[in-house]
Amino acid sequence: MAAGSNSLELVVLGLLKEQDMHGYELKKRMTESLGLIMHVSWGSLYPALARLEAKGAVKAVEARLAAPSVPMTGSLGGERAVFRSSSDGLRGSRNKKVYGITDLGSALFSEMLNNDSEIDEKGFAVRLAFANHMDSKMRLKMLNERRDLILERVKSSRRNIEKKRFALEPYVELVLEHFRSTNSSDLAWIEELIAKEESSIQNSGTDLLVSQKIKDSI
Amino acid sequence: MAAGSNSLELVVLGLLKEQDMHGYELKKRMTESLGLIMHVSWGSLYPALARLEAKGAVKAVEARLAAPSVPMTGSLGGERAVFRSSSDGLRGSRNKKVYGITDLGSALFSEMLNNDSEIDEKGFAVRLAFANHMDSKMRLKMLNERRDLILERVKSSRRNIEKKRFALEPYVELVLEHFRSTNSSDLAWIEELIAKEESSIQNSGTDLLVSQKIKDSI
DNA sequence: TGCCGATATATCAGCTCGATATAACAGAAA
DNA sequence: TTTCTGTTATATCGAGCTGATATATCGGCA
Repeated sequence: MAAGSNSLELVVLGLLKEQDMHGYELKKRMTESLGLIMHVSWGSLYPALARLEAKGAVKAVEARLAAPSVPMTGSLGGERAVFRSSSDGLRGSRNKKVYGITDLGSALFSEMLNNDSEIDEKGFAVRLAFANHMDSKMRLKMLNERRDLILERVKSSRRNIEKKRFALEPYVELVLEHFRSTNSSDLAWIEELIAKEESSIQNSGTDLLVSQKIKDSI
Repeated sequence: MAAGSNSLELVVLGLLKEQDMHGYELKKRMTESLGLIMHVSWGSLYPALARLEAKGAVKAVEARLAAPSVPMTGSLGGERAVFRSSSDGLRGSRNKKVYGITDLGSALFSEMLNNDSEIDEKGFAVRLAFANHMDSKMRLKMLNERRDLILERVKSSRRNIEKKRFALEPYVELVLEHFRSTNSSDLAWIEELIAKEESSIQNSGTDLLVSQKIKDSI
């Protein structure tokens, strides 16, 4: 019922905030620009869109007529085909269904972005990727929560290992050591971000990374 | 039907190879020693055990009578209670069901460990954690596959970003940069492991990390 | 004695993955 | 022209995972 920490819906809304898109385009965009961060399958993308549509967060809109997908040749047949077999009047050529974000969807996006916590690795990365839609205070809060979580995780692991009621197999120790090292550099990175964020708050309220144009839509 | 890359079953079998355990104990052990690497919930652990039991890879055994869970006080009531309400004769005190690995389970473990590929981050870490049950050649193969996969992923991301048919939001670039850096250190780590493995193969067939005792059970 | 926290198993709805099916269309080849 | 192949596009399925919750049992303690 509650939003939960659904990073997929967050990403979909975040991308639709930039531009109307259909499912295939969304997935392409995700794997192209966020491919290192997350991965999405058809089996979760289309149900997610259906969910968001049912909630009223997105709605089908008329297909954009501008440059469908690198047409190369200028045959204008596409434009005519857009309004072909439209049972609902909104299916474009190739049966495309283009989605746009609604005001409710925008509100939901902000809510998920700002109010979700207890998020995992992927959820954090996704939230941070859209952090230009937060204000400085919120970014700082998120970064601090993440720092504490990693810190606690590493400490807990160290505590458990040092109890050593069992013999660790040699490769387990190898892997753990690497994970600890990864966590350390994650930690250093986050603390760097926190420092930047704090200094940018002190130097008047101007954000370093957020342009004024985007800021007003927070 | 085929094994697929089920890292949970692999871990369960790997841990049961060391010692008979019941579900609760398995989870505790996992979060304590492998907590940084993976996480398991009740909703997946018990069904996994049931699956493995159905396959004949594990089977319920008599509860071990030695030190149930740090008893502290030497009240010997526990031992008597072990054979209490046994509808199947194998339920210990507190309704415990202790599992042991079968020969078939051992074979399945080796099969999953050696034949799975196309595995994700977590799957790789888990496999590596049990790499002392592989031979040098297999370890090398796994490490090489992983290196190629990461390499390809990073290159693919770079290719897609450089096409830049869309403007990346500032924080997305920030996150991507960090992920690339993480991938780089993962890569360096893996190449280090490969180098070690190769040199250990050259220096006669002796493995550096695998003790002779474990080796014979490969 | 009653209460609390740890032990122990189990189940549920909702979500995700990987695979697969289906179809429209574009461009090249035949 | 027709056929063939690859890309675009949506949809669905089984099976597995997660977080939450339910239900007991037992040890220690006041």
